[in-house]
Amino acid sequence: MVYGRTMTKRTIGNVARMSGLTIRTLHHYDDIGLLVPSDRATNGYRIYSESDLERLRTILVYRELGLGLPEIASILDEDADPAETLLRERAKLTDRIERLRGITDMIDKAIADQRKGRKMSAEDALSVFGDFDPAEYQEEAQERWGDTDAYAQSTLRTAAYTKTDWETIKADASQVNDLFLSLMTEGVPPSDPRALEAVDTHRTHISRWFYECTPEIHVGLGQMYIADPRFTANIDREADGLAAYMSAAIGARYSS
Amino acid sequence: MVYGRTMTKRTIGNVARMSGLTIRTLHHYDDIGLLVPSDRATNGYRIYSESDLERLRTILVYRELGLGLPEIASILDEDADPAETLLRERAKLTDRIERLRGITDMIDKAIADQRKGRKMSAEDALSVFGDFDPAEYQEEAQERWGDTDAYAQSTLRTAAYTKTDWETIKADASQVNDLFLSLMTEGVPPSDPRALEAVDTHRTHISRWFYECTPEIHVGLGQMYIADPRFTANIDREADGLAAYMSAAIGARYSS
DNA sequence: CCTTGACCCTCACGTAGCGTCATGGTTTAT
DNA sequence: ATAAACCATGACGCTACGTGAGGGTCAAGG
Repeated sequence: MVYGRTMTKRTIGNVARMSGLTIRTLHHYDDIGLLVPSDRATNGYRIYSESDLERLRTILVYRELGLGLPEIASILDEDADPAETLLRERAKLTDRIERLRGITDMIDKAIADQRKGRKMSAEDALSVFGDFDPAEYQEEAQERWGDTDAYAQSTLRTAAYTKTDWETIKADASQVNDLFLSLMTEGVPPSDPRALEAVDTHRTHISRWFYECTPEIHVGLGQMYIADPRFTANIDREADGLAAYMSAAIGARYSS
Repeated sequence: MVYGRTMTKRTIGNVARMSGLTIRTLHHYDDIGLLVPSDRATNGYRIYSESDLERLRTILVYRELGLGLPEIASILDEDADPAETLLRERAKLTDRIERLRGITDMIDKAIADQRKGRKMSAEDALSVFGDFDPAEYQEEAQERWGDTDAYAQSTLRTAAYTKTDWETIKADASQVNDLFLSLMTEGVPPSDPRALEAVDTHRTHISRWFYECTPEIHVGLGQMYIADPRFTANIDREADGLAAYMSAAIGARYSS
């Protein structure tokens, strides 16, 4: 067998070894039509030409970038714009990174909780929240929501929060509140896009720290902001009418 | 049907709604034995007790943390240590985050290449450094700095860097360079506080990726930027005179 | 009594990207 | 001639369910 520079026909095992893939992978690419060898020997063996290899190299690059095989196929067949596809993929990846980061944070907390067995005491929480006691709020919450998933999540998560966590949460929360506050003082109506965006920020905040706040739950929360004097008072401490404003914005956000 | 506080038996739809899951999911958990309802009605309906719900809540928390169902099962059946499992999971996640970060960088580069009209080739993907070969650079570095502490650190660290690491480093480096570049093109003098701040960023970058860059070393490096044509050429590839500008800024930063 | 609608059940196929046999033909070296 | 490589085509397995198909159960209404 001549192994010279003119050798342009390679068998599948040959290709597999030089590309670091397995034969099964090449079989698969053949099956789905992503890389169909341009020739077959009389005995049925797959024969890969030089241009097949080029195509394979391109496939590998895009695969490395995280694209799915169908997407790669549509790029190679020029049915799709590479840049656009890559941009979409990039967006998905950054989302995943964010989510994973959040998850690792939660795992850190869960581990710390597990190890130390130390739970956030009501005292610690109080020192951060001032006169608004989240523990007390939780009792009420349990009555209202019973043993819903949201409540369970909230309990489990908040149990793992340390004092500094609460400080972070509080800072985070007041940022969200300030967002609403500035909008309100500017006279922006609650139905304004900016206010609706703030609603989303608010929901994200809750989901991040307490429980997965679904739109339904969020609506209920918004109603409670004006129905429950404890909530109203706590929010209006920052500015009169803020609770009503937030509630209105939340209502507007989800009114189809 | 009484919907009071004593209701301890729930049907599958009931459970599904309050947990935000689908019925199929609960069927699945039953199938794989992760959550087998403790009772069945005479008609075959699944009956979930209160303790079933507790188990479900725990499942959901661990699922939220990214664990697989088999792992969750082994934790719940106390065949595995939760903390250990979580730690392993966390390690996997950080790995994935690192890889994803590298991939997004590659995508950025691929998109940039695409925009410039260049085609994605395997070569491009593999050699992010273009014609500046860090290995070659290191040989020279050893001659110059011999066995200094800085050089040892650099070797040790860079030896451990993966391809994606280098990509991150390059992206990071070009950010720093762009900082200097924009200042230079704006006509900001090297002695301007903004330029001095950029010098600190630069030093941090080096300390972060290569070795602890003391002010002394930094000064030496700055001098080399104009003394060594290889450095000069590599930097000035971005813009003519950038090496000189950076060198001047570094000099200004440490002139007491 | 029959229908309607809201529940519930059990299969069982489909997903992405191959890994991993199972079973068998072809070629080359000994 | 036989073993060692190499090739082929199925076909099932893996996650965590989604999505029907096809069919019981149960209460309310006509």
